Amino acid sequence: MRSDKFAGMARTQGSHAGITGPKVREAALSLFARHGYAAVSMRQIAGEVGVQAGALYNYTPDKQTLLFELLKGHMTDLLAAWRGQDAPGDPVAALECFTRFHIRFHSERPEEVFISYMELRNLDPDNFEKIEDLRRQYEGALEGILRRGVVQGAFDVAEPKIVAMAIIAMLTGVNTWFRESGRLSLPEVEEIYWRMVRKAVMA
Amino acid sequence: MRSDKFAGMARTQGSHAGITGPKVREAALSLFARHGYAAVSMRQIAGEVGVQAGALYNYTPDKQTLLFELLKGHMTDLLAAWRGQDAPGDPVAALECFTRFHIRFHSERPEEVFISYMELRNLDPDNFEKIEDLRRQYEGALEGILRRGVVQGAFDVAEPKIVAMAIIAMLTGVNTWFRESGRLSLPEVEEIYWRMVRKAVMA
DNA sequence: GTCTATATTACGATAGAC
DNA sequence: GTCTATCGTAATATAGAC
Repeated sequence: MRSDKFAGMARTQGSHAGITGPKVREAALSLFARHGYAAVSMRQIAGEVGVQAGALYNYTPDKQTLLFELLKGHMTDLLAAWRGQDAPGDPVAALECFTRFHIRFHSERPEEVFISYMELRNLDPDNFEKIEDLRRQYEGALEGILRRGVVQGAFDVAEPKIVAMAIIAMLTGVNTWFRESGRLSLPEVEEIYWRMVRKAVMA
Repeated sequence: MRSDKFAGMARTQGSHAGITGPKVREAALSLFARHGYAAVSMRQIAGEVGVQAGALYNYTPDKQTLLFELLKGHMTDLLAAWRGQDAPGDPVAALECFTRFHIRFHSERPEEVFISYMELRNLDPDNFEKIEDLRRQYEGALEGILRRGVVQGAFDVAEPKIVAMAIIAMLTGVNTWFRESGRLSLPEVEEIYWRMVRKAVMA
């Protein structure tokens, strides 16, 4: 049991355990997405949070770990969310489920998606391998759906791994142009892409 | 008339007009692609070329212009190459031509493609607008093919602009996994993707 | 937990000799 | 055209006071 619920309690001046930590991650996410990991300084992140640069090191051992934790968090959230979908057993229904899920999940997290693409090369080799492993698991989920559809005769796909990568590249591309305030609603976008995906793989 | 053809002529020691310039662009391209614009220093570029950092400023007014020239060169090459294709009038044949051209052209220039994606946000606003304009012209070429196919009844595409972006995202994704030394040849890859594109848009 | 101050290193760009 | 040397600035990370 924590006692944080006593929000009015007196605190040591300038102490904000449990508040600053999330703010650091949010500020880093936003700044990395806008300007790129290498172009953002610890001082800029601290400025956004409202502390001095030295204080950040209470929340991360270094800048590299901050980036890695953001990417790892995004990929584990993605995998957990997909596994929570209880996709249908029928391959066509499962493919529709995956298509709509991918567009929806990614459109809700544009900054995480952006840095998960762009900042891979700024990860240390060890960290890179861990993120790549998570990414491959997600790709494997779509590949599995395609393979089952081929076995059952619903899909005509000679190279399920490559087609899975092609579909994911197409769907993730939504993030480059979609805006909440635009002409099309998200369900309409889902419909356009699901139509293309379905036609592209159906037997 | 230049007299550069007298290749054996004595030169001032350490002077390499016409040689260092291209080497600077090649080194910058390679380093920007591997580590990112912001993470690469002028000293690193100079080291790769084999000169001191100060000498680079004989070939570019600053680092930003070096990036911009690389991206502009890539986009104008791309547009010129597409216009040189003399695409067929028939929309289906033109779409096949575009699909194969895009895969081939991009697979031959992985570093240029990579930085043209990743370093857009490191361009000054003015430079960004110029590159975006070129990119939109290329997208417009595909959109035009789709629109003609719809008019003629060959394609069933409700949103030609969005479908054009989706197709380009899918095709450019080839660069993330294709290797010359891999299991599939480039013509085989073209075939897999053309099959998907064709099925996705045909009426 | 945050601050100030600082150690150490590196950056982009320029000046002037050759 | 390239070099050496340098200006002015800013980077990551740490130390110690409060």
